[in-house]
Amino acid sequence: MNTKTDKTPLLDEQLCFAIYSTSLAMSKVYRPLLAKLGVTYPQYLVLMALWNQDQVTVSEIGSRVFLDSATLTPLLKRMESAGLVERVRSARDERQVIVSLTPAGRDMQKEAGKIMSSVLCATQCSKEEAIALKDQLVALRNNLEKSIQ
Amino acid sequence: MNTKTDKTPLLDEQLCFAIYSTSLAMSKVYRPLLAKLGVTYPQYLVLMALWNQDQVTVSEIGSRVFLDSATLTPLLKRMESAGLVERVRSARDERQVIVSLTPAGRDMQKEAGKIMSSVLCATQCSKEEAIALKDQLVALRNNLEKSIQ
DNA sequence: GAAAATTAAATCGTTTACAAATTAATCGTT
DNA sequence: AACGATTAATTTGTAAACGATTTAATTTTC
Repeated sequence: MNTKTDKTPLLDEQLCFAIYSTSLAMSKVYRPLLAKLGVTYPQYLVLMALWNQDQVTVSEIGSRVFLDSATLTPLLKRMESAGLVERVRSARDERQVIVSLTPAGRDMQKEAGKIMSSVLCATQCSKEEAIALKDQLVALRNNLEKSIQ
Repeated sequence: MNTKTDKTPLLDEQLCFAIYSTSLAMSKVYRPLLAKLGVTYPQYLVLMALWNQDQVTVSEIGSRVFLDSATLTPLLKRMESAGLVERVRSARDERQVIVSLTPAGRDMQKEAGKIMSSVLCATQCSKEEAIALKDQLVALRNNLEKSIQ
């Protein structure tokens, strides 16, 4: 039995659960939009990272999207099979793999604007509200990253 | 090449990426704390849902944590193997499975308070800031859920 | 009251995440 | 130059997520 005086942590009072469930909801909004392009949300993040600058190592991508090589290696192989990126071992340092966009991967940027506005619409946020919330989350993420070694 | 006049969507400007990466960072903070109890973060969410009220169906848990039976069935089986919950098919309606806490699952609530305060500390947020951010995310999640059918 | 529709879980296949271990290349120190 | 330490990526194993399908039970409709 549960009373108002006990200390049961309520799901709906948890910031962590709000973040977690909102992240899943966001993925569900993106999924059908990205499916038309044949990519998943994490793949789309990698594309965004590469549109900004490509010809970068797996680790460099990892530091941009906060994922490690154990996640990225298979993901990048799938993107390579799909013809979106190229993976070439660096001649200067044979440990590194340099990832670059194919023309198909680069062309997808043209569709990105439409997707972004669809999602902004689904959020029902103004651009200002979205930016303000983003800034708070980035600050929180920075604090959390500090406490992870 | 990237200039200030092009329309490259920048990762660091995206609300969705801020949510996604903060959610992963939050999981990384929780992981070692929950590992001591032998549970994962989604399992911890299910425990929280059940501490509030147990003897509920898989769907009821799903509606509380925003996950479907395809995710929950295997997760609950793992929790059952770990001795945290019991799964019994309902006699009244044989389609349903009623999930309840074992004493071990219920006892874990005692540790939850410590974990919550560790995580709040890692966020570097005051309780008021955490609540305010949570409320904004819940509002966003509600908007996103509306646009998912 | 039998057939059709709906509902609840479970199953299947694919794709993340990530700890831990492995492989291979480079660096640093002597 | 040589060998131990470090680094980059990959591999392995486990656990989510979830669309799509399946199975079985209940409800609705005729």
